[in-house]
Amino acid sequence: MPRETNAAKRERAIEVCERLDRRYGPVECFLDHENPFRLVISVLLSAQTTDAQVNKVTPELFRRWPTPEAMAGATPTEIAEVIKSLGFYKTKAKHCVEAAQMIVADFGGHVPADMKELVKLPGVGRKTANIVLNVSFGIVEGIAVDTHVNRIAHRLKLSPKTHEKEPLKTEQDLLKILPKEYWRNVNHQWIKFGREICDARKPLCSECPLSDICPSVRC
DNA sequence: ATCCCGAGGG
DNA sequence: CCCTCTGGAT
Repeated sequence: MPRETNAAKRERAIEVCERLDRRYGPVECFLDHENPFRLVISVLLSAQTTDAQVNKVTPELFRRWPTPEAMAGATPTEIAEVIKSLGFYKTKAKHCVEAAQMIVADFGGHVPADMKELVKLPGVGRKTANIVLNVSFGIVEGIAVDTHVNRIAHRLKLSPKTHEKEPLKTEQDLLKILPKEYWRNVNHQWIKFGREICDARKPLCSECPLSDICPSVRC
């Protein structure tokens, strides 16, 4: 089998984006994004859990600590009690407090609209920063590659198998083959597709609108 | 058993 | 690359 050309990959990637865009249209953020601070905290909490689980705890979390200033004064222990139903709750509780403290101390109480500064916040990596930049500030300089986007990119063979466990490299692969106009919608539309059709354990290939162009289809 | 809108440290 | 952190849903 000759290796596929980048042009062929690009063509498939664009087709994926256009079909999913027609299917889902504009998709709103599933997490609390009332303001940038709440979005940072919500996305930080969403690691290895579902957005539904996050949405269960954030009302109480933001009722008790509504602002960076308030959360900067909380202890990790009291945050942990509120978010205990989420995975990694001890680490996340610490990150909430430390990120809030850094927002207050280093950024004047405002979440920075800048990739380099966002990833300085404890618990915030490129994936979270991409979401915040996109949703809160309308800045698109990357694609948030979470477990869904990663899985779909690899099933469609838009990223080499060697990058399957390295979402940062998967992101670079997608940025290379996809024209920038498509970046904005990838995360939310692909997540929706991933939950509805391209499920990790039981993909519904027989109902999939991409089955004719998917190298991994198993009808 | 496996996955869920990951990040940090080695 | 690896591992750890972690509970809930399926």
